[in-house]
Amino acid sequence: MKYVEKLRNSGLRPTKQRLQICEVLFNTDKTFHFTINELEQKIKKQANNKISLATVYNTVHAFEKKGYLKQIPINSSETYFDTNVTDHHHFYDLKEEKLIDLENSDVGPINILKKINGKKIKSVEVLVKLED
Amino acid sequence: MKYVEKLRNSGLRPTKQRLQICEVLFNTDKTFHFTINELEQKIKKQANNKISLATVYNTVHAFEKKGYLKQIPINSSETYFDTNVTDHHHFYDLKEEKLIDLENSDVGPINILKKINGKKIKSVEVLVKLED
DNA sequence: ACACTTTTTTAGAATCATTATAAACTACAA
DNA sequence: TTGTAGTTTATAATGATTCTAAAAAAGTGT
Repeated sequence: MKYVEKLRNSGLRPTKQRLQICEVLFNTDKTFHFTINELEQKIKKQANNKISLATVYNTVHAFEKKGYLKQIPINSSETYFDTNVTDHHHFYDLKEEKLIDLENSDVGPINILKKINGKKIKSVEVLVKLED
Repeated sequence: MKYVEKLRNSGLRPTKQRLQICEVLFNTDKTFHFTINELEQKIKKQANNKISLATVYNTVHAFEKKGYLKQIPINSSETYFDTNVTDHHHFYDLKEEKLIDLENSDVGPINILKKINGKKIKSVEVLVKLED
């Protein structure tokens, strides 16, 4: 399996559940956005076994911590994740309540001039809200 | 009272509760961030009467709809609001779970090159996550 | 002032995403 | 194979937010 090594290398045991979630999340060229519940539905559809909701949460958080997923900072009732972990930004269509990717090349370089003592920058994310 | 007109003009009846919340939120030079619970505490401290939590929620949402408050797009267990409704950016200290303002001058100009048909840009917000 | 309608407030209940629990199970190394 | 540390699981608990429906207040006309 192609994800066994990936998981081992990050100190995560390659369990059947994690491998299956890897397939759903990463076995595609296109990156995408999802909520936990959308992911659960996708897993149910794609395979025939069911993974406990708690495991889906655990796995998504583990993957996020390892840098395989990113949370998208947006105020919504559900948390959105992104399989695209490269630096990039989002449009948020307020009317349609939809997220649209902005490639890094779509946004000029962002220069953060202020520094906070003892802290480093983990990420810089731009949210562009769209209206009609 | 200075907020009676403001409320009337936006079609909100100037009730005692709304006026009191206006005092807490807007009767200061400095803008600030808050969660609903922080606001409730502040109200309790500032005056002696207690406003029902449901009313605080209702009022904050009403004010947001009228453009007197802004939600800060961030993934946190509680929703953050900002009395600064102008375009500006934020640091988010992941460990302390604290928001810090970034003046516009702390961030170079941001150029959004991509366009979406029929949509205009309402706001451009940068969230800079900080870690130790 | 009074009567009447509409809006607002309120306490408490309901909802719903997420996290915690603790027992059963699994991977893996000695 | 046996031990143990890590993982999964169903279910319970948590906690922010929203709903409900009755009481209170505000606005309007008389």
